[in-house]
Amino acid sequence: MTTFKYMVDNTIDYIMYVMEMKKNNLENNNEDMCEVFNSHDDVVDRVKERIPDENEFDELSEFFKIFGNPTRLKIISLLSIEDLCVCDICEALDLNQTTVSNQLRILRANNIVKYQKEGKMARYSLTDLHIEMIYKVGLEHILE
Amino acid sequence: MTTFKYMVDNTIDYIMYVMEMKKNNLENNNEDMCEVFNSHDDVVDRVKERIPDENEFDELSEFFKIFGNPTRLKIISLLSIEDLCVCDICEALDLNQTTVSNQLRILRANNIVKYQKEGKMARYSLTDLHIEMIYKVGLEHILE
DNA sequence: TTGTCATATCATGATATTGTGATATGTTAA
DNA sequence: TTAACATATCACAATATCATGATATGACAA
Repeated sequence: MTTFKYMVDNTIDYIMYVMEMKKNNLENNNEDMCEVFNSHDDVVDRVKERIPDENEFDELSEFFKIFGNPTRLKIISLLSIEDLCVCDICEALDLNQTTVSNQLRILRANNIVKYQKEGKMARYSLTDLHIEMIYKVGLEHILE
Repeated sequence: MTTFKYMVDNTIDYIMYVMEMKKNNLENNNEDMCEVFNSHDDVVDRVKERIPDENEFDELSEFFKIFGNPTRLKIISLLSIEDLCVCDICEALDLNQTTVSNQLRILRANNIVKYQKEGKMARYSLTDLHIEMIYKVGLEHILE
């Protein structure tokens, strides 16, 4: 539950922060506009300071790459409803076992799902709520 | 501002819903467990009903694929700080113009950035807050 | 006009990712 | 043991994606 609590707090904090930022932006939009947009060097320097470094972009893109495949998304979608074993995933999605197993390996390697052995079965679940959030916000975006 | 308001309401609603769900799950975990996990056909049927259909997974995976490239993520990261023209993006990221322009085309085609012509310049910005949210939650996940 | 600057498009070789058949591992039951 | 089942790994042909050089477009200034 700690991960979940942490996640919620952070997300709400973030939303609040963005709301604040956007509001300020709307208020003093007009006078800032010209000054800011004319000196490109300033803009570039200012913005460069605030972005993460190279490695983090590489890591993050590897992470998002995982969401860029329909089979993996289907698995994520299923696991966001309920924890499932491999054979149930195969059946629910009508996919062959090799395909599912392969994609689960990729999902595991990228810390998106975890699993628990129960006899000869393996029960898979999502690692944490970030995954569910990202999936859900993405879905919200394309349905808009 | 309507998009933003809509987004925030939805996200918070979703977080509340998940909190509720998880809590209920914890409460009657033990008696449900066996019943649910033994009849796999039930599980499969139940879960199949609740997932989106084929096309939506394809569309969603195309959308997420865009986040799976460090150059595009860098651009998204920049634009989450401030709207920028193409040459500023090139300079801030030390990338050649063709690369940036190509990636902007992909971002545009996938409704992730929008732009506004100002003379011979094009000022780019993120389409909406979903993009910022997904980027931010992803970053939070890998930094955990 | 003509030149220059900001940006966009096209074509392409190098590289990465996909689903799947063949096969291996590991667990339970007979 | 042996067989059956659930899952994992390996290898590979088909396909997709990347960054970039060459080139085009379109706006402004001279």
